[in-house]
Amino acid sequence: MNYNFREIEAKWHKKWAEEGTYKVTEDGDKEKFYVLDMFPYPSGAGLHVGHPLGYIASDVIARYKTHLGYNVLHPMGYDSFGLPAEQYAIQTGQHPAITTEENISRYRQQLEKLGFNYDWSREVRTSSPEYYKWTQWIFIQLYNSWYNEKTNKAESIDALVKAFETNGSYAVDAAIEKEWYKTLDLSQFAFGEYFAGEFTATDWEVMNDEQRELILAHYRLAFLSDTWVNWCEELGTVLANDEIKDGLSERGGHPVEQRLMKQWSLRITAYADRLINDLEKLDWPDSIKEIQRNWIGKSRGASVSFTLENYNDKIEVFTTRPDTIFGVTFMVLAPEHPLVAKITTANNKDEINAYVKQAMARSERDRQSDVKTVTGAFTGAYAKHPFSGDLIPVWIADYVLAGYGTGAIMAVPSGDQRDLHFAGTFDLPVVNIFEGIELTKEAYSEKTGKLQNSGFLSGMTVEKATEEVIRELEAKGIGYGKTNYRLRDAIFSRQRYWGEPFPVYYENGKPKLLSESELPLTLPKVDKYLPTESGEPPLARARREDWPIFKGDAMECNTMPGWAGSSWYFLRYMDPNNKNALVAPEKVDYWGAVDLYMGGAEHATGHLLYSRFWTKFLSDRGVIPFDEPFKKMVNQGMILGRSSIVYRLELNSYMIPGLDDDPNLPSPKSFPEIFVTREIYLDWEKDQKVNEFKYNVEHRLGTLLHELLPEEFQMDLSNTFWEYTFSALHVDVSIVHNDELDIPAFRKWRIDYEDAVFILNENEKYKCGHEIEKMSKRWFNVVTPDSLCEEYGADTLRMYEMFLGPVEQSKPWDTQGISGVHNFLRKFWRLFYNEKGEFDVSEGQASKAAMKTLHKTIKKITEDLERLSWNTVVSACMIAVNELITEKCNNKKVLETMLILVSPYAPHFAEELWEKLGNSTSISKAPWPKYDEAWLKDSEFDYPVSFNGKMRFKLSLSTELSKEEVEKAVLETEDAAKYLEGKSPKKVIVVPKRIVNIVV
RNA sequence: GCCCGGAUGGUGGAAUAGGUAGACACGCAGGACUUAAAAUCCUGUGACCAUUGCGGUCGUGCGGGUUCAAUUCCCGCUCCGGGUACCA
Repeated sequence: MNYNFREIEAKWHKKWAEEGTYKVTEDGDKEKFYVLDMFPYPSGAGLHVGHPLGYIASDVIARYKTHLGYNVLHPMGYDSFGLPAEQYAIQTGQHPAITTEENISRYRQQLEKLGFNYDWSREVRTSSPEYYKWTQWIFIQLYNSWYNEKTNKAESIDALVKAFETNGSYAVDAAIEKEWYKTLDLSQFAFGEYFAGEFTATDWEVMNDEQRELILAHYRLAFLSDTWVNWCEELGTVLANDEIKDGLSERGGHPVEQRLMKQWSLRITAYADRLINDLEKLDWPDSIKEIQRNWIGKSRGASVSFTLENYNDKIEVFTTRPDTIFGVTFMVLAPEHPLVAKITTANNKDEINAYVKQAMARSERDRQSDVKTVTGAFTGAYAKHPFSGDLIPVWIADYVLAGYGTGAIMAVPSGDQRDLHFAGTFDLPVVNIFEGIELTKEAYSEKTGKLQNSGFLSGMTVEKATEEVIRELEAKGIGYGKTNYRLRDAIFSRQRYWGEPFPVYYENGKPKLLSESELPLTLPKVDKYLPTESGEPPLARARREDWPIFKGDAMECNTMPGWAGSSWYFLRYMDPNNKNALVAPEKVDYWGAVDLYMGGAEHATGHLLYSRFWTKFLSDRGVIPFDEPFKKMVNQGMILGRSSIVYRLELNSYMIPGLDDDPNLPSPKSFPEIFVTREIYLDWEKDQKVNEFKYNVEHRLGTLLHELLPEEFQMDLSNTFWEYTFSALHVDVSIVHNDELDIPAFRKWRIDYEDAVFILNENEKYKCGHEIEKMSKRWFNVVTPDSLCEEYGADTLRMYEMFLGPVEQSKPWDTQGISGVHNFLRKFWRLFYNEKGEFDVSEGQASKAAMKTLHKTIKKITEDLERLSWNTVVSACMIAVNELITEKCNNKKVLETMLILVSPYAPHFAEELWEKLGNSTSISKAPWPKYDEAWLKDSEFDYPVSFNGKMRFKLSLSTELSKEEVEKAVLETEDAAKYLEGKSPKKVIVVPKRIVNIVV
């Protein structure tokens, strides 16, 4: 009987579902193992063969761990809020929930075909109200929390209120904007304009609730503020920094500009330090850790205040090189800096205004692409150097970013290339503060050497001077040591429809939160999924009665970003249907953090950072018992498409001597499309074998002309002159087999190709070229798992994807190669059958050779799975089967054990034969075999014998021999004598059971 | 520019502790079976030289080094991929 994969796979899908084979429950007797796949967004395009790569790898590990006796949680669900469904809704008016539902069911079907051991009863989707109820709940917790710098934890707002009641703000050390009180409307408060952020318990006591709330709002981890945001006009929404690439939106590539808008933000910056430090405990790829480190961008330095001449205001700057302070010869403010308007002198007003206007008009992208040109303008104001007292001019320039540090810098042209460049352009002075360094065009930014021209810092090293100057700044009260982060607070509002509504309403313009019992706040009905005429988000279209709950004067009309739901989904899988809690404590205690996370590296600065942030927050607030979500992570590489190319001949003109001017000659445009085989194209491209290819082509063109030309022109065509080139076009890979074009299918593919003419190779075949590029509809190179399951079966596909190479590497897809794996399964299958096609296995003891093969394979596969080397396991299986065929082994015990070994890769195949062997329980529950060293012991070892490191011959010797005995045995051979050529060896190295090397 | 990865036959890749480079597959070539094709099976397949046989030389991006021995360790480059980019 043949290996009928279609029947087998359908049978087991049904059986597994009916019997609930992969259902998991919390089982305290077993050790848990949590394997997680990166949350897919169910796109309309469905899956191509690249998508399941990580899912297969994790499924193999999940199954392997189950065999080892672990209780394995391996769930799947969907990140189902998002832009594409909404864009589709805008175009068609169809509710995004409908599209989403369709896409999910398509995904589910595709995934089910592959035979994953997901516990589907735990499936979650972020867009279902039962799920986003808890996303909203987490938002409420964030809103009701502040970050205590003393305990280095998020704590409840109630605790903060208690602290204020006892000691006012004095004993509180919170993560909060440095000058938060400046944005406070002080007219509402009793303490008047002297208020500098600190208040007493009495102050607090006399405040009314509204006043208190105004203050508390600045402490909350979820807060409303006017922020410079990345506004994308085309998408009608703001974008987070990680949603922008090269100044354009990641989705769609639309331009992005800076805008000041009132937005909900999350205080991720409070966690910056922990997010960096805890990377050390994670077993993640170094590259991802490095990307996160750079993204958070921790830098140490000092904050320094410069007093302004003639104004009370100060300019505060952040610098990583406070030691270079004596090199400051000017200061630069960002054009958006609040002091610019105030300090600009009358004489400079016009120039400054013009510059600010121009800088604001430039998009982020323009600014970036034009780094070389230095622009700026002088404000006319001067600051005072804190040590020398010298007056230093204050400039504005757009190379200083409003959003980083304080939006102002102290410029040290001798130590910073940009500052030197600026000084050069505007003819500003340069003081060389580095001993023994020649300043020419390059600033000196190394941290070695000694300082000069630096007052009390002269003669010191960078390290010493940094220490000294910070001490001095702190003593004078004009600065302090400071750590700065590149990471910004996370903007949490999106002007979209298809996302989680905020559990927020407004009363007198002040935000109020719904109570937990009112959750979930579901999405209201709207007439269109577009912004309103006045530019408000789509939710503003909902009328009062469209909202399930309407409170206050207005509901919040923004929705949460895509990463809200995906930041905590791994928790919900533990307890997907819990109505009373995000996850029950006993369940989260049992399952704990994810042990193995498979996913792409593209989420390094988005999802992976936000998940870590939320996990830390939930841990701080006692909701979960761990503070890192994913202990170990493996990034799967991309599977690239292998596009097929056909070569079209572009006939520009031709000329028949004597007839060339006749207007009745058919023009090249009336010719059918002409395609040449790859060989001819390559000849043309390389300009080789010119004659041969020319003959091929022009002979063919001549024939064509014969067919097309009216009788009266049928004269001597042999002297026709042709002018042509070729163009390479993509062709659908489904009509190309083994690089050979299926011509009838090609003619049907496009209407214009119906009458196409083909110039073939010497074997009368049309060979296509190929190109490795991203798998995409656009290149007609998409290969779907569905078509491969149909042709070869899921088990073959699973094994082949693993066989391609290390999962973390990107590699091209080659459908050809799949036959090797398919063949392997068929050979394996045949081991269970005799020549007559009857199922036939033998009982009793297997041969020594078969036992050796088996135990060697158990050892190899176990070790490879432990080090997550998925691809080499497949090779090991192939080697084993090849050996068992040679050994003519049909021993039941051996084959049964072999089935367990392949079952993580080919579960349907293994189940079927396992059942045929008489087992009644699923193979997925069978214990993993252990290898027995006794079968692996060799009495002989085939020593490779090298002379000067070059292997010359092999010699089989007993493994019992000592080094000396091996040496003696080798030197006694005729072969050795031959290579020694009568000389005596200088040295003989013997590594037992490895190698013999003779130095001559 | 800066940071991080990578480079092995025609192709995907293997070599886990410095110890036989190219396992296992694909592809290709030849053969068997067949009226024929498909399927299957067998043989060969890094390059070059030799070929009647034995065999020999080179070879893991390039150049050097350490070592009895280097795809593996060290130094200096080249190219490719990813991240980031006026971050003070």
